[in-house]
Amino acid sequence: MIDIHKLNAFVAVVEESNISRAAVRLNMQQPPLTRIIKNLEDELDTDLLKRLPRGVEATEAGKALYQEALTILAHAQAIPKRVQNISKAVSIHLEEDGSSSLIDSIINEKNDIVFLRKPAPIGLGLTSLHVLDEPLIVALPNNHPLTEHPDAIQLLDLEPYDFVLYRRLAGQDLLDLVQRLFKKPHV
Amino acid sequence: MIDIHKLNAFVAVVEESNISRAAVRLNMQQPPLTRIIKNLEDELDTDLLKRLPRGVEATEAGKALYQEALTILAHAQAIPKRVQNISKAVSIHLEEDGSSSLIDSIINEKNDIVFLRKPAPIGLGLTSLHVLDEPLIVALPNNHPLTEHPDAIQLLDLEPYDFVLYRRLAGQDLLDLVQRLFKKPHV
DNA sequence: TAAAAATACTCCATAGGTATTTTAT
DNA sequence: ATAAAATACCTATGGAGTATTTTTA
Repeated sequence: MIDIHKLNAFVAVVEESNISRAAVRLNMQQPPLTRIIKNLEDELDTDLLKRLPRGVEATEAGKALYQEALTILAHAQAIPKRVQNISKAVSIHLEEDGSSSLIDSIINEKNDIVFLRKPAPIGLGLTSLHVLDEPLIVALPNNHPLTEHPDAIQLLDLEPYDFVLYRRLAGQDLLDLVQRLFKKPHV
Repeated sequence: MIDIHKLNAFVAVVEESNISRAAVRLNMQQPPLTRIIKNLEDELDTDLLKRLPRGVEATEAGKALYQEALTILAHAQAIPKRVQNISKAVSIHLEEDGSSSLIDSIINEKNDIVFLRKPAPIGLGLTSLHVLDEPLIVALPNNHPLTEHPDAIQLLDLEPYDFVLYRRLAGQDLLDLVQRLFKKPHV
């Protein structure tokens, strides 16, 4: 059976049009990469590359394989996040802290989501979404699933995720507010 | 990166709910299969199976991986035919012969398509499609792409494939007929 | 003829096998 | 007590590296 390692190698070769350059990109030497390609050609019983004096060029069959490979590689690369989102996003966790250390906790992947009061020192690699007219925002990584629908986000959407609460609201206990919004928080 | 070999092993384990039985199905021993699963769990940093006294059961994360794996494996398994259909179906070949040896040539994968006159001795593993009101039919393997639209088939659809011509029409040269239908046949 | 691919060899990592122990009800 | 998974240890296949030759416009 075709394996992903070989597909990845083939993609690099097609994109570089040059086995030696592709080898550099893959952090390996040219001869083993040449063998991987030959292996694919043997396995598929088909010429995948035209050998030219200054590199290589995909045949029609090679172009078809290239497209298939891109699809499969995209799927395969998405697997870890998909699987982990299921097993990891199960507990709600309430803590209070200052903005800076809360943002650090996102960067360090200690938490998935934190609540901050505007204006907040959101920086590179982080996205903030408006949640309430209360001075309360959510900071989460750019690639977090919830960033797909930034306008439709509701507090209840956050229930499956760990988050960190930013201080108490002046004159009102935000912990209590969130505990009312989420029926069964694990504080 | 996740590799297909491991995904295939994991699928077998989930479907058998039992590592030992899955090992039999995969023609290998139980310990290396156990290690492959452990490998996946380490790589994904997630428990994929619940260990029970009489076998195993996929966790939620395991079920998610199982679905992803099925998709990827289906793609991967389809690759050889897709690639080969492109590189192999490029020449048209005209020959004349008797029905039996023509059908043998399909079974032996020497030809992709043959023309026969009705009634023809089409048997197991072969499909016949009506092409013309002339006593001329096409015989091709059941899994051939063209069987997907048996009613819409046109002679020109056959141009990309090798085929074998069945005798000459009485009173008319079928070779000439086909040569007129296909602009540039390679006889 | 010059850049890049293919070959010949060597070595090592890791996937797989065998024998045995541990686990869970 | 029993079936199945995990562990320990060994073996071997094949994937990767180095040095060199061959190919192609």
